[in-house]
Amino acid sequence: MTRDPSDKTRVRLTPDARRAALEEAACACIARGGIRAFTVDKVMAEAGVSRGLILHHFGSMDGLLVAVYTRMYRDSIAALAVPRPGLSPLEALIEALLTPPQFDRAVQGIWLTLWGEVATNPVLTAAHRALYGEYRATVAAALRDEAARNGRTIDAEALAAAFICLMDGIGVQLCVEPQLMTAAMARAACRALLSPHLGPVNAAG
Amino acid sequence: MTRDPSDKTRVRLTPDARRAALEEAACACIARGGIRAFTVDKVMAEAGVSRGLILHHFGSMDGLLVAVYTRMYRDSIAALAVPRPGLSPLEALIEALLTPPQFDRAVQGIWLTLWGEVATNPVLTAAHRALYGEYRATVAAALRDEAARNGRTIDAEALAAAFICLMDGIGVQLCVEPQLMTAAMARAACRALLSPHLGPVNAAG
DNA sequence: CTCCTTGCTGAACGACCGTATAGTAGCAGG
DNA sequence: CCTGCTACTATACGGTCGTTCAGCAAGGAG
Repeated sequence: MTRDPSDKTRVRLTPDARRAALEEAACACIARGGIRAFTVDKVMAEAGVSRGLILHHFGSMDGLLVAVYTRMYRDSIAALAVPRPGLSPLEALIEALLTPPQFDRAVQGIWLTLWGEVATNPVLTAAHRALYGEYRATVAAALRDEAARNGRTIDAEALAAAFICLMDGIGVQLCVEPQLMTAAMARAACRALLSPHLGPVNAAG
Repeated sequence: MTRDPSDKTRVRLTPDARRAALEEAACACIARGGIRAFTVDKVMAEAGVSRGLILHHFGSMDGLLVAVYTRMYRDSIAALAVPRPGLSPLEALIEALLTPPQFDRAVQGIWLTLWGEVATNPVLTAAHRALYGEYRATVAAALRDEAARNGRTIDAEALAAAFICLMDGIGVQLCVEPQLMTAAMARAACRALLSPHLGPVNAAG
């Protein structure tokens, strides 16, 4: 991932490829040291490029941060919608959330950092507004589908909100108490929240 | 809170009073701009003191951050244990979590920032280790008490972990989607998680 | 081959970062 | 009054921050 700093040969990539590489390098920096490690110097060293390149492609560090946030959301929502054999859409969604790469301390640490920025950085707040509804809709749709399968009637929006809270909290715990928050404990918590509304949910894999 | 910068008269406080004032100023800065606003210049301006004073009392910025984290934990745990007339200890704990000053976007934003630092800053990780067990124990004790009142048998430690996850996630949501996360929605989520294990829990105030 | 677009470099800028330190002033004990 | 202690101020330091910009080089078009 990181190039030898003494290697002066230039590698010319397409804008999309270079942007992706810089976003990945930024994620690595954020995972390692939080938002205070999201600096021009550190990202450039991680990606093995020169100072100027970051702002050439993203205009500013805020621009790169928005790109990182968008990338995380896009990857995450796509992973949640992948069908799994033998599992309902909701079960597949839960399974995706509770196994790698989603259920991973580094990835959840990036989310934790980004949420903190969403709360205080207006540029990221604006980006969040545009992305968040899609995530809620994906979860709510899976819950509605599961309720229909089980012949139940639910307030899918409200349950989706509660479920998202629980998953966010599990992510926080995975960051601050990694040895306590096991996947098994997370599954049990999901079951405790959803079963009363949906009937027994197979969240055991 | 902030003194007039042109006021050159010195105000001499006891070390405890000055430390408390600096911790409060630091909280205000963190609430406003996250960990990137936790700087010597900003805290000193917020508190209306000179640069040197912060390091005179706390040794370093990490020292002040640990003091802020400790203060937040102490205040929070104390608030959760306050008895309320007509409510069981668990109900009082939930009520404290879902009403101001705990259920407040600024306060939860400080927590969100501190969790991010716990995940990446070794100094804060060490402080967290020493404090977190007490919080878990407080919640578990309230759950055990409620189960005994209702004649139920529960795994209090596991349920406490799930409950703490949910409350943490509610805090995150309050920060990133303040208009969606109402106290009523939070109460409903708590009820959904706890009632299957404890019987009907009065989390409606 | 030449030309031209553009991905990319690296030096430079002022601002701000955390920390160290010499000196000032408030206040208690005599 | 004087003296000692220490809360407190103010300045200075080297390092890092985000951003700007003039120029270099890679690769397709002609």
